[in-house]
Amino acid sequence: MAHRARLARALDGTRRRAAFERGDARASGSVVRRWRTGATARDDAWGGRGVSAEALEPVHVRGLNDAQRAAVLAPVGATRVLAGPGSGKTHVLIGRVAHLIHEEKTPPREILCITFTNKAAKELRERLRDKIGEVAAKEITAGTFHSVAARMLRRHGERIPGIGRTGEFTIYDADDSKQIVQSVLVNKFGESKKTAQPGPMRNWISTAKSCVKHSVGLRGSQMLRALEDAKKPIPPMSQQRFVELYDEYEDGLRQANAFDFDDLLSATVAMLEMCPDVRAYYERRWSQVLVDEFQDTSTTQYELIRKLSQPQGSVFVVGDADQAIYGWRGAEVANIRTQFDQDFKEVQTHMLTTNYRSTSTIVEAAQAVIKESSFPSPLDLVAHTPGGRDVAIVEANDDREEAEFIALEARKLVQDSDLRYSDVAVLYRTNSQARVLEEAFIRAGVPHTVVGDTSFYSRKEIKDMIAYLRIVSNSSDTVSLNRIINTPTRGIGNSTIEKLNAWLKTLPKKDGLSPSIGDALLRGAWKTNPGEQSELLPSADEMGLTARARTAVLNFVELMRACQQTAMNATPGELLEDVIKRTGYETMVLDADDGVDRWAFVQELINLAKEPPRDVDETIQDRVGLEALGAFLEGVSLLTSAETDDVTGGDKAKLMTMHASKGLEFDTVFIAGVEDGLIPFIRNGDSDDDQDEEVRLFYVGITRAKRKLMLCHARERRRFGQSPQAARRSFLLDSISATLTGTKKPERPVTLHGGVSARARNGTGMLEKGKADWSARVTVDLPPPTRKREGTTRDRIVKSRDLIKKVTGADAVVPLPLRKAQAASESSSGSSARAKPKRAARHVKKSPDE
DNA sequence: CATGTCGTCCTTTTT
DNA sequence: GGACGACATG
Ligand SMILES: Nc1ncnc2c1ncn2[C@@H]1O[C@H](COP(=O)(O)OP(=O)(O)OP(=O)(O)O)[C@@H](O)[C@H]1O
Repeated sequence: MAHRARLARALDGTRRRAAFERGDARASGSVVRRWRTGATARDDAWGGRGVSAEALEPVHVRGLNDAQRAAVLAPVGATRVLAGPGSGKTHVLIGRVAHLIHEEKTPPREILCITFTNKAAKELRERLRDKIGEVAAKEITAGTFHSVAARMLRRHGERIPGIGRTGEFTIYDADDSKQIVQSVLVNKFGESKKTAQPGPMRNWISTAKSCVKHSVGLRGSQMLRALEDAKKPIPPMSQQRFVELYDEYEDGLRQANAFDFDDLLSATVAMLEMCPDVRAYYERRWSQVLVDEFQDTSTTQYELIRKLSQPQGSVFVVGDADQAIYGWRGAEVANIRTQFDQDFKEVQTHMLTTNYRSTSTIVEAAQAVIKESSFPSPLDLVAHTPGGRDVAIVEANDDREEAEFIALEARKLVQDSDLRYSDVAVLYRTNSQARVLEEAFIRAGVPHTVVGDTSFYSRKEIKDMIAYLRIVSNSSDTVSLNRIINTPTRGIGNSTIEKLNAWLKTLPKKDGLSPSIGDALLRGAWKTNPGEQSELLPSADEMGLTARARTAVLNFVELMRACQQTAMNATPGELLEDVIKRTGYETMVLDADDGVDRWAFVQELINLAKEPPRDVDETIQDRVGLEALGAFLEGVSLLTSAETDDVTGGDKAKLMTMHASKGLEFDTVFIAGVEDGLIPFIRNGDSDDDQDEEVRLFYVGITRAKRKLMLCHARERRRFGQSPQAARRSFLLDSISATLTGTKKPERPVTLHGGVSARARNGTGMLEKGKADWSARVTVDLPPPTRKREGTTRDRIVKSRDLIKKVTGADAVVPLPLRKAQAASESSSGSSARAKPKRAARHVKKSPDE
């Protein structure tokens, strides 16, 4: 398999090289000249080396060009590789690891490789297998910043002075954090539930945490200052609130034995700083550190790398400032531009400028876009492959027709060529665009998956199940406990919960904090004299409850205790089944409106939780018990959007945001919604920096395409079920057509009829070689827009249910629509992704630890 | 205490 | 058009 892939690649390379040497470009003269000039200057590797010389080369530099080779072979120390899109940084990273192992004799287990997604880590490991062998590939540590940090914290985090967390800590995502913020605003500051705005506050907290080296021990006022220093100030009227909130928020997390996402990094940095023995351990543990996508590292992440690379300062970072697209969540382009140079000794910089991925036409289009940013990097990208008419700009009447066009075009493309569906990607700016697109793909019967669709894990029933597991693993987890203490309903209503909270405040404090509700109920934190008090709960009087309420609470406590017992030697999946059995959750779900479908999602989770952790790396992970449970939960928490890719495999077109497309490549790429205000995205408070980032994002999107690129826009677009709004094509398209029409055919609008009527229902085929036009207008006949019906979906279903009851006299089960699942099963294609609940992504592979 | 219905908010990108 | 809170009813 791997052999065949390599062979194919080699053949492909040969073909391209031959084409290059013959100069038989399909492109017109100026493009070829440009391409040849660049290529001859930079690609001596191909021309200068004979086959025999190549064959003698060590495996880790075979097939690399001079610049790539130089980077791979760079002396151990601080190395920075500035790599344009498609310039082969993945190859370089892999080559570097192999080089370190083979030539520098670095033990594999001393190598730490930070990737942007856990999926990328897994792929890296797989590709390394060929070069350094199965065992060595397993011994390398590879994962995201967050995964690696979480692993470090689980092992050694307890040692951080005053951290107040145990190794069983829960990882809070943005939603969980928002719950904490909300409860502080409402319960501590007396804001009304309606007016409280936990969202912005949580964002500021997150931004603040990622712009300091670490936040452990810092107070709200210091975080406020950090935001100002980082030139990311928050509105004056919110500052006071922020300062108060921050400290309470931190207390809330500590009380719940939880870290938020930013804490994972922050606490790890603090750990290395404050615990010399831990630092010494990790300095020895990893002697070589490699970081992919370095342009998107935050201050905290940078600091983590700095500390881990001590004492040798052996770091290999790869990135491209032009592809920096995560400034909004604290990434600092300066890290790759200037900071690295300043902080590390004798930095060697290598530049990779030959783009092997895309045709010259696509590269030109990309360059036309990036030159619109204020600080394009000095990299002058040169395409290795000559291009033809590979880029098209297509205007549709509205977003539905745009989607229909893309779906039909994709289908025709695959039918008429040897491309597979998985060679096609549709990129967009916002997740909300996915819906129309997916509907069109379903109608057209085109198999597809929406990458980065986290809806499975945001389903109520899935969150509930996860909450139960989290409490078993970490009973202090307040957010989870509040979520399920009365789900399914068990007689613990709001007033009881309020009374319980009041009771908590009367209990003895620990480290200045009252016990969390879980500590009190499940870990006996109310006991003044644990040895002599064997009851599960104090008397109703002491708790301030009625006898009846106390009984309800006691039942819950006994339930959770029993689950904790089960957990000791059950897989997470078996534990879930036990939870369901004891809680009656199945009945609850099945009784609900769309019960059958929802129950299927729960089943899916159980299956996921039963799977043994794959790629057990060097850590032998028990399949049962609390450690396995913790591993499962951590995997779920640290899922990246890339991992939500459909793991059932199969040949499917990919729909995703441009953000999610980073680092990927596809033969044919559609970008949907290239309109002013959407790409680049504009919101009212945007700075020039924000706009620059939008330009770079489009650049990233464009450079995903290998052979064909279609930039689509609509004349009007519907936003949130509002009435359609007029849309204009993005000015970035003007830059592209200005560049491309210089050497190509002038713009000439063409109206194409796709159509969904029985005969005409097909794509235009305009992507086939030579037919792509620079600019075209399409009209697609659509099925009548979903019939105007009375009332909301829910109303209609309720009505139909009543009707059935009247006629048949029986209760009818008419499931409420599960948007995606049902849409898929309704489509007759059967080839589409989700006739049954979407197969959720597997949990993350564990990276090796000690 | 549980459940159903109505109104109001938000909607960029994600580890 | 969906998620969640407020409010009314059993
Ligand atoms: N020396 C080479 N010769 C031929 N093809 C190459 C060479 N180096 C890389 N490639 C090909 O170029 C394509 C892009 O490589 P890769 O995915 O590593 O790009 P990248 O630098 O990570 O790009 P990006 O920054 O856009 O993610 C791949 O298909 C790869 O096989």
